[in-house]
Amino acid sequence: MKTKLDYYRVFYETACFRSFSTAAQRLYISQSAISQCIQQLEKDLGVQLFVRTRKGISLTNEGKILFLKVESAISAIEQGERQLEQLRHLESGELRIAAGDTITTHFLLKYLEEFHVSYPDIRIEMANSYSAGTLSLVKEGKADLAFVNMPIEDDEFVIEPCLEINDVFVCGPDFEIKSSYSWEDVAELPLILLENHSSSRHFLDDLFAEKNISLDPQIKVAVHDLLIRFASIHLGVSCIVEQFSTDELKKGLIKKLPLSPPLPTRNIGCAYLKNAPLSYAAKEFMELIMTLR
Amino acid sequence: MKTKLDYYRVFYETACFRSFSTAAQRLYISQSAISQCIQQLEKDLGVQLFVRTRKGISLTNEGKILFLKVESAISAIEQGERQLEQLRHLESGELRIAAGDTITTHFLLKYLEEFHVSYPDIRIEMANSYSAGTLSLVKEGKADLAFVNMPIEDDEFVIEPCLEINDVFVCGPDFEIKSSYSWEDVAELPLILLENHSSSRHFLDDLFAEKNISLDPQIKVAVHDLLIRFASIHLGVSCIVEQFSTDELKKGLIKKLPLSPPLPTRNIGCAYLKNAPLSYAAKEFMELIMTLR
DNA sequence: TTTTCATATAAGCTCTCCTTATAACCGTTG
DNA sequence: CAACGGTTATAAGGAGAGCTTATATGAAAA
Repeated sequence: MKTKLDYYRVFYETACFRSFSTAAQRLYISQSAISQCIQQLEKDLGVQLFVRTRKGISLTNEGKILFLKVESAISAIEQGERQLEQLRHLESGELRIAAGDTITTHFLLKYLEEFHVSYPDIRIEMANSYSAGTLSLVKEGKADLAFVNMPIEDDEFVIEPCLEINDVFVCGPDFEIKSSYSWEDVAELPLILLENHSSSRHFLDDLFAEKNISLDPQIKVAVHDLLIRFASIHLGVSCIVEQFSTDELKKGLIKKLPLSPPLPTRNIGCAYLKNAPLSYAAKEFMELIMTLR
Repeated sequence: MKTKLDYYRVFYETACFRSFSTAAQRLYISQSAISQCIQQLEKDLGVQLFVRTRKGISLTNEGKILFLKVESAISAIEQGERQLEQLRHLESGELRIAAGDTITTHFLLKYLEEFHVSYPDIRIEMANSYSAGTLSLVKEGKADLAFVNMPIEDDEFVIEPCLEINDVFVCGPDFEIKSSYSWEDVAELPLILLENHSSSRHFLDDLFAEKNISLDPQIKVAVHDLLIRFASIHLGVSCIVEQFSTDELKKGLIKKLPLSPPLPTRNIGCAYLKNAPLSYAAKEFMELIMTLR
């Protein structure tokens, strides 16, 4: 690079208008400044770029050759700036989310719909994985946000709670419910629980383990919805998330068991890397969740 | 354009080296300057471009998007500068010459050969035309240099004499030559001359017209070489350029008539536009002619 | 001629951008 | 643990690039 890039800006405008004075107006500087710029540029490149003639100026052959390149350079820069502008205004870009099935279905879905209506040009990418997996996806840069069951220990992440959830034990409509169940009572019932590797199951196991109770489910399933279905047809007693089952509870397809003391509340959290800044789309999506919830 | 182009230069180097301090060294400025530049750029664009982390820095997604564009912009500029450099060093470009057949054959040819040996990468373009036509070609920008018979009146051109030439009357070897010919004598001979529109013919006609002598050739030809051939086989007496016929004169294929007074010397000139600067190739070609002649 | 519209030049000032110096932060190492 | 060697950030002040204004110059138009 033999000269200041800014000179090329002046060169470009000047060449476009074939006039020093017009370019000066366009660039909001004096004609003298243009003249000096071009002289400097010509000196730096060792090439005469303009023919100064009575009526304005014109490009020399060398000037024409240079102009083609400068034109495409400036156009590239402008393209770049326009792309960033679009990103900022959410007119392009992508929202990449990592989350498990349950959270996606029962929590994210409505926000995703809302987001897509507001910003139809943002491509949405969903990556399904188990809790631990979602964080990995973010670490690897394959997702911007991960939605996970809290709490999670990882100081590379900021994790903001998005939704309080309550785990409850439920049974089918014909099940005869006692007035109250201790944790030990529940452990004796025929349980339908999630598979061992799910974080909800871990949470539950750990709670009961603290009281030296071990849970031995009769049925293990992989999907939250199946917990509800199986309970509702009296295959046993499920532990489900109350907020994800409001419909079924209201319709009486399943009934809550009065647990005493109830299971502690936990949170769904939104996790993102501490160090990397969030994409505009991701920021806006979090904003939307926090506002609408 | 939202920011100074020079900032992009800094951005580019910084992104290339993924380090403020390395870029600083590379650009021969302080690390602090880089830091400030990038901050200003980020502020101007309203976008974070780098993730500052313990070990150096890395591009954000926005930064990556921008980088692609800036890279191609800078590469375009560098290409342009390289092209100009090549032109300056005569490693590319073209030499466009307009001239008549005679001048080309008898005068330019040896210089063109020489030039092509010295600068094999310069494309040579020859445009053949009559004297007036050559100047038009230059005016229209279709040629850089025109070689013409002088004198010529046109104040748009600079015309530099390149070669003195002498017009002489010649006859075949068997022709009986008197000791001296007056202009009137010559006019009585059976003449072989160029066609009316050639500038050499004009020159001759005008000279004789000044002395109220009109020339009425028996034979008109279009090409200088034919003047020689026809004279040499005794079809008449030709008026030719001595410098273009040295071989034939030396070999005795034709003989000079002693004219008294002799025809005045004239010049072949090299013409180029006053206002437009000459291409490097054209400048060099003129230089070569002036040196070698 | 004079006027008008170009660009070029001169001189001086302003404000951008750089430098120096220092801070803050992190990881490594003695 | 403290010191060091490596980042980048910040503060403050100074240099000079690049601007402005004013004027010159030159060619065409009036």
